[in-house]
Formats: sequence, structure tokens, C-alpha cells
Amino acid sequence: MPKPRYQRRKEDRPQEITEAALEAFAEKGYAATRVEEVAKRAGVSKGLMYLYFKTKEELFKAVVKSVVIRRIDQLIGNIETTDLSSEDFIRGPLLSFMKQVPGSPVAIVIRLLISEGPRHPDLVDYYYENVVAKGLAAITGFVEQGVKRGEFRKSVITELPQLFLAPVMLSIIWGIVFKTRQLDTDKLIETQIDMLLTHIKA
Amino acid sequence: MPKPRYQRRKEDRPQEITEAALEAFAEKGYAATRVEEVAKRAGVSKGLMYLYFKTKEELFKAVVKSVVIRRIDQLIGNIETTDLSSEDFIRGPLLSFMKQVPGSPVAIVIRLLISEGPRHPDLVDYYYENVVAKGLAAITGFVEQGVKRGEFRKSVITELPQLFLAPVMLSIIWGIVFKTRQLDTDKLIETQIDMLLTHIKA
Amino acid sequence: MPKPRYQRRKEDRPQEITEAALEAFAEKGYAATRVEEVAKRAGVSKGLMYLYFKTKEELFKAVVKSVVIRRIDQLIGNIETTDLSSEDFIRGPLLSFMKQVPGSPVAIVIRLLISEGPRHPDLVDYYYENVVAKGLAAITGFVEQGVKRGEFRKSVITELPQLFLAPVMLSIIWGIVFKTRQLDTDKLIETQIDMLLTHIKA
Amino acid sequence: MPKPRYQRRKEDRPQEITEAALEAFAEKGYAATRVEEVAKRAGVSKGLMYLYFKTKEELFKAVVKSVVIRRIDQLIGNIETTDLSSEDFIRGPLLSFMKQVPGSPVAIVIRLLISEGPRHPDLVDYYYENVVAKGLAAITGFVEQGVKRGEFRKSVITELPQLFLAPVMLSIIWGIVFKTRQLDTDKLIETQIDMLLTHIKA
DNA sequence: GATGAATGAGGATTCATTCAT
DNA sequence: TATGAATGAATCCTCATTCAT
Repeated sequence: MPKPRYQRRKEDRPQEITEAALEAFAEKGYAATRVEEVAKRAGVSKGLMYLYFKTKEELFKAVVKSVVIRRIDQLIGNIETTDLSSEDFIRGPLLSFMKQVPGSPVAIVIRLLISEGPRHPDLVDYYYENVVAKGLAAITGFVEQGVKRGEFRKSVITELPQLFLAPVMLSIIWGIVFKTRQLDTDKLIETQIDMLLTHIKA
Repeated sequence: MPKPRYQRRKEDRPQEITEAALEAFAEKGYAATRVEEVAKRAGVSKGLMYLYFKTKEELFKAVVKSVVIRRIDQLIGNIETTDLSSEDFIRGPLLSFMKQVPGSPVAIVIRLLISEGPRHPDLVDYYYENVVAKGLAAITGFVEQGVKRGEFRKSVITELPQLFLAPVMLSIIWGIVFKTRQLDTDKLIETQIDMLLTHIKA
Repeated sequence: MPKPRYQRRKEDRPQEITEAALEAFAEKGYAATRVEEVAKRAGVSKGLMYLYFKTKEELFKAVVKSVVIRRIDQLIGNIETTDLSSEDFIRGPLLSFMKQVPGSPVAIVIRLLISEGPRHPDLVDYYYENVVAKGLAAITGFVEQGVKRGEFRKSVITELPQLFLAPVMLSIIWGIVFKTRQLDTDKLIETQIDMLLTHIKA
Repeated sequence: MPKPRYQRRKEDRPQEITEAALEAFAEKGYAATRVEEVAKRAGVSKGLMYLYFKTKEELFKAVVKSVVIRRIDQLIGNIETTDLSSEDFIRGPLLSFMKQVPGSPVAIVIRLLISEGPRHPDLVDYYYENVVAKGLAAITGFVEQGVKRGEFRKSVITELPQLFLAPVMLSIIWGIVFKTRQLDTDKLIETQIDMLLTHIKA
């Protein structure tokens, strides 16, 4: 009888289950994860799972959303409370943020979206609107702000904020697929930022 | 003219099945694809599948390898027959190659490796050694050649050939997950190449 | 009064299933018995079978063992509580025991071991050690006891306790294969015992 | 490409297949033997099998019958050409015959009949009439002849010729199930004959 | 609310049998 | 005849979901 990992109150249950599911999905992917396995990790009975999440699919969506919600706050929090120059912001908070993404739950969610996303367009919409679109808008915002301030020149980058995401995405995928092969993801991301700044600086 | 129930085509079967499987996996992913569905697409009975591939898993591996094999040839073919300058090669054949990857079967294989790779380390090894490592080595090779020729300066890029892959990878993922949202992947890749060349040119 | 769809009876399930399986195996043999058929006999769903027995093979082993276990007790029970003379014991309790074996579940298990035993050496070991070896040892024990007591003479029988089993085995096989042809198995066994006692009496 | 084991003429084919099947059935039993496996052993294609035997079941019956037929001749041949005394015949040719049965194809057929017999009553009939009944009748015949000649006394044995078979049957079963445990089947059979002769001698 | 025994649809795999060549 | 590629019914087993307790 392994002690249940969590022994908290009812109101925490959904989050506990959601966290257990995230872990399990991280290890095996969505399809290969048994509902019972999640229950075990959450220290909860199989039946109880269905009191909180009507189906496995719904649990999946809840997992994605829970991660999304936490990230959004972090992202937005950072953006709004800054008074750095555009370059300093990019080299500072933004870079830090980008560097920790590959090792964060976001990486797991990305994997899940790649595997299961095509069958859950609504979830992809949700993720896109709440994370990707916001993130891209924020980046575009910084760049445009820099242009306004005369720090940056006008360039195609404004329309391709994905260039900021590219090394992060590669790092995430690398971590999932080629985990054993070393890759200095921090340096990868830094160098990309360097190149981008060089490119857009007036 | 009823289709003949029997059609002996031993030679072509494996490839026919493999192609049908690629299609099916592309649409639904590995786990959600029924063996019978692949059989139907290949115009073949369920039982025959097992004559050529002992298990669904083996079919999966065959699919990955078949795509890999075709790409490798293409990749190597391009590299060895060139006498362009480093920059011209990168802006020419390499760029073309990179641009068409996101729309090619490689994109599907990437998705499969992200979903199922963690459970098939041998397959990941295979893919890494035959595609990724070779591709990265080739890129590193061009860059170093450019340095030797005095076209390029020494830079960190030599150790981060993944910077060339990053926009391609992002384009692939984008195509899988956010297909409906427009992204000019060609321009994305081009811009990255521009930035990289700016960065390494002497 | 519709039968309830659910009936929790964890305690009894294994035995219920095991008994249903014994019946089914008796009628059709192991290979020709469908798991679903056993489930139906046990009044249970197919899925539940797998909750108690991981595979059909494991169910098979459980059936053999369950029969074995019941017999062993009976066998040993008889042996240890006797104070009859050797001959009286053989003509009394032992003979009775032998007579009822051909009509008992043991006969079914024998059939199963003949059909499937060669593929389950561990099970054969188990059966041999727990039933055959013990039975033979017991018989040898009686005979030697009789020798010690002066009732019996020394003879080759001590090394061939299988002579006691032979008519029982023939009766079992006869019952399985030639059931419709009359054979007075009781008289067969009795006569063998007569001959054996004549042979070993001093 | 392993050389086919047999390379004879068409008229031998059925027997070749039948022999290959006997071997295969001996190793794995009927249910677990694949038709293809028999074909391979016979050095013949799967399709050809069906030219000679319409179904696997028919092949099975052919195997049983082929063994039966050969044994019957042997049995009858022995019986008719003798001019020994009853006891001498029993101790001589009959005993020899009995001793070699457990190691002969008959043992395999017995196993097959135990496993599959209940589903093939016609086959059991055939076997009973052609082998068992004849064998038992022959034994009864010897015994009665002995009585007529004054060698033997009247006894219950006349009605229980199965007492002659019992040790042979046990030896067969032992060989199938407990093959690794030593049992001197020759001595077992001899002792039984001794006992029987003691019992019936005037 | 909790539990976990029970259900059954669904899917991978096998193999006797067929048939184009 | 002879082959073995091709078929598909049959079967084991899994697992999301339900429900008696």
C-alpha cells in the first residue's frame, strides 16, 4: 500500500490530478497513458477521476489549459511591469524566459499538441490564442516599440516574430527526441537573439 | 469489371503498404491509426499486412526508415556534386532543400518521432545517425569550408549548426499544429539564412 | 427481476472462474475453449477474466493448481490418519481413493496435462511434485511399511509403484476417449490391487 | 533455402505429408501445429497440402489412420503365425510388442486421441474398432486358448484384457508428460505380465 | 463523496483456406 | 500440378468508462 502522494483537500483535487496527468503524459504520451496510472500517481481512485473529468480527453484538455494558464500569467506579468529599453528587455527578461521554456511543462504540452493536437482543434485554438498569439504579439510589440524609440530599424522581423520562437522550439523538440545528445540550448537561444538584434538594430 | 480479389504484387507491396501507412499516420498519428485502416488504403487485406510487417510497431519503423532512406540520398546527392561558393551553395541548393522539408514526408516523420520516439530509442538512434547527424555535419562542413576559403569568419555557428534547422523545425511544427494559421515558412527560413550569413561573413 | 449487471464478489470470483474453466476445458480441451465461453459459464464479463488471470495460460495453470490443491489435501488427509494394517489400508482407503479418481476432476487435469503439458514444463513439474511424487511416495511407504511389519515380502514393486497407478490411468484415458464403451473400471482397479497384493504378500 | 526433405514421386506424397504431420503433431500437438509447418517438413508448398487433404482435420484423420493401419498389420501378422504355448507367446512376441509401443508412433496417436478425440467420435470409433477392439480380442483369445489348453484357469482376466494394456498406457502417458523422470517401462510391463500370468495360471 | 470491481467495445494478431499465376 | 501471396473470420487482450457498495 504505497502512501498516496497527495493528501490535500477536495478543492485541490483537480489540480493534483492535472499535475499527475502532466507527469504521466510527459513520460508516455497521451495515448499510452492509462487513466488508472494517472489515478495512482494522484493518489486517487480511478472512479474519482471521473467525478472531476468526464473523459480522458477532457482531462487532457484540462492539463493543457492548466499549464497554459500558469504560463500566461508569467508571460504577461513580465511584459507589463518593465521599463527597460527594448534591447535590454529582450536580452534580459525575455531571454531568461525563453531559456527556461524547454525545461518547463510547456515542452510537455508542445509534445502533446503535436501528437494529439490535430484531433483537438478547439484545444489548439485555445492554445494558440492564449499562448502563441499573445507571445507573438508581445514580441512584435517590443520590436515595434524599439522602432518607435529609434532603437531598431524597420524590418521583416516584425512580421516574423516566429524567428524568436524557432530556437526555443528546436530546443524543446531536441529535448524530447534526442535527449541524450548534448545541445547547449542556452547558447543556441542566445545566439539567435544576438543575430536578431544585429539584424534589427538601426 | 469487379476488381480482382487477388493481385500478386510481392515486389511492390512493402512500399505500397509503407506509403499507405505514412498517409494514415500523417492524418491520425501512430496510436490512433488502425492497422486495418492502413490495409484499406493500401488496397490490401488486414492479414497481408502481417506477411510483410510482423507487428504494427515494425510497420512504424519501416515507415520511418523508408522516408529516411529517400531523404538521405537526396541530401547527399546535393552535397557531393557542388562546386559553388559556400555562400552560393547555402543560398541556393541548401536553402531550396530546407524550404521543401516542411511540406515533405520528413515533417510527418518528425511528428511520429516526437510522439513515439521516446518509446523507440533504436529508431531515434537510426534517425539521428542517418539524417540529423549527417545533415548537421554537412552544414558544419560548408561553414568550415567557407572559413577555409576566407569567405566566412570563425564563429560560434560552427558549433551550433542547429541554428540552420531551427526555422525548418518551427515550420514543421507550425504546419502540424497550427496549419490553419498562415505563416510564410519560406520567408522565415530565408530570413534565418540571411541572418546567419550576415553573422558569419568575414 | 432483471439480473443485476454488477455483482461484486471479489472473494469468490477466482474460484468461480476456475470452476467454469475446468468445466469448459473438460468439454473442449484447452485450445478449443474460448475465454469468452468460460466467462459466460462463470456469469462474468470477458474483461473481468483478465482482472483475475492475466492470460488464458495463467487461467489454465490456475485450474490445474486448484484441482491439485484440493486433491493433495484429500490424499494426505487419508494417509496420515490411519492405523490399519498395510493390506487393509490398501484394500480399504487407498482402493476407494483410486476408484473415484477416474470420475473426478483429476481426470480432466490429466487430459489437460497430456495435451498442453509439453508446453508448460513448470506446470508439469508442479503437478509431478505435488501429486504424482507424493502419491508414489505414499504407495511406496505403505509397501515398505508392510515389509517392515512382516506382512509383505521384498519385491520389485517397491521400485514400481506406478503399477498401482496403471489401471487408474487406463481408466481415466478410457473415460476420456472411449467413454461410450463400457469398462468396469472399479473391477479393473480391484483386480490390479488383488494381483499386486498376491505378488507382494510374504 | 533448405533442401526439401523428401523428393519422391507423386504417389508417395500423401504418405510423406502424413509422416511430416505425425512428427509435427508429436512435437506440438494438433491445435498448435500450423499447416505451414507440416508443409515445410514435408518439403511441399502449403497449397499442395490442400490438394491431398481438404482440411487440416482431414489431415489429422489421415495421420491417425496411417499409423493405425501399419500397426494393425503388425499386430495381426504376429498373432496368426504363431505356434507357441499361450504363456510363451505372451512372454515372447506379445511382451516384445507391448514394450515397443510406448516409443512408437502409437504413443503419439494416443496423445492426439486424448486431446482431439472427443471432437472426432468417428475417428475414435475407427481407432477403437481397428486397434483397440482387435487388440483386446486377441488378448482375450490367447487367454481363452490357454484355458482350453489347460494352461490357464478361468478368471476375471478374460473380461478385463485392459489389464494387459494398463502398464503400456501408463508408460505412454509417462513418456508424454513426465518424459524427464526416469521410469523403467520395460520392467513395468514385464512385471505386470508376470503378475497376470501368476494370476491366471492354473 | 470514494472506491475498485465489473463491463464490453475495439483493436492487434493468427492461421486455415483460397486462388491467380 | 505446384506455388505462396492473399484473404478474413476468429480470438486474445486492453482499457475507458460505469456503477453497486
